[in-house]
Amino acid sequence: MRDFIRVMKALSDPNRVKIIKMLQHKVMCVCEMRVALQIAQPSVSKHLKILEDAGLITFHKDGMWVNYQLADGSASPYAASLLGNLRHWLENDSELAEIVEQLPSIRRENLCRI
Amino acid sequence: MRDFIRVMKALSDPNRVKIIKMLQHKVMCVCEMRVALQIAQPSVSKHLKILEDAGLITFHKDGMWVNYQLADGSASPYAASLLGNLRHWLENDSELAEIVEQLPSIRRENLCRI
DNA sequence: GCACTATATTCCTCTAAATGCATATAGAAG
DNA sequence: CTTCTATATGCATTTAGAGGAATATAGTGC
Repeated sequence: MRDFIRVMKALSDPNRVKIIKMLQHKVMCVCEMRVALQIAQPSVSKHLKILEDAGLITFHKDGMWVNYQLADGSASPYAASLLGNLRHWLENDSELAEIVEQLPSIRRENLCRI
Repeated sequence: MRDFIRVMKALSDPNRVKIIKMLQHKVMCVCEMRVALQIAQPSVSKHLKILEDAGLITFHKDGMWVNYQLADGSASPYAASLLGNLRHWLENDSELAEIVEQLPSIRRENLCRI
């Protein structure tokens, strides 16, 4: 029950859903997400922690960057199922489409300098 | 997005998940759920409203009783998918099993008199 | 009409979660 | 070691959600 609730809560926030949908398109670091979501960097880090605790995403450190990506679902069957559904769910959401559209132009080399 | 978030929030509370799992076994009225969940009647009503707004349950009035049941999913594809998964998810949860076990003995004719 | 019962709503309190700001950590480069 | 940068953590404030008590509504039966 706890695990299930944890996944549901993780997906109960618009910004976290946006993160999931963005990660469907590319691996991203914190400062890239910060620009895409237009929120403060600590807020991004906290959202990422919640998603990670739920088994929805994983990260790999690369120098001073931390690359976040979608989890493979092995950590939680609930996360696995929702990640699968979110591949096609919300594909017609205009706000999400707008964010995804600008993803190619958001690159860490250009923007990182908090 | 709003609809999706609404379903996720609705399923982010243990008592609401319990309600869904109970309704998998039988149609229930508010006072039966109140006894099964051991919470106050107004709390049950509020949880039911949240579940209904998310498209997870429906109700039919029968005299002074209101019978709640699982929705068929036509109101929301997200609700439909989650309701499907929740048929087998959490089947091994001990707390839920305990509640389900006592369901047959919780009948409105015996207990309703708030 | 009145009395009674099941459910819904309102109001209040309390806890949990989100946000912003400041600070700490960790790695890179000199 | 010092300095810079990317990320994480802590703390304080605000906001959202859950729970209970009292009250309102709706249906039943007299």
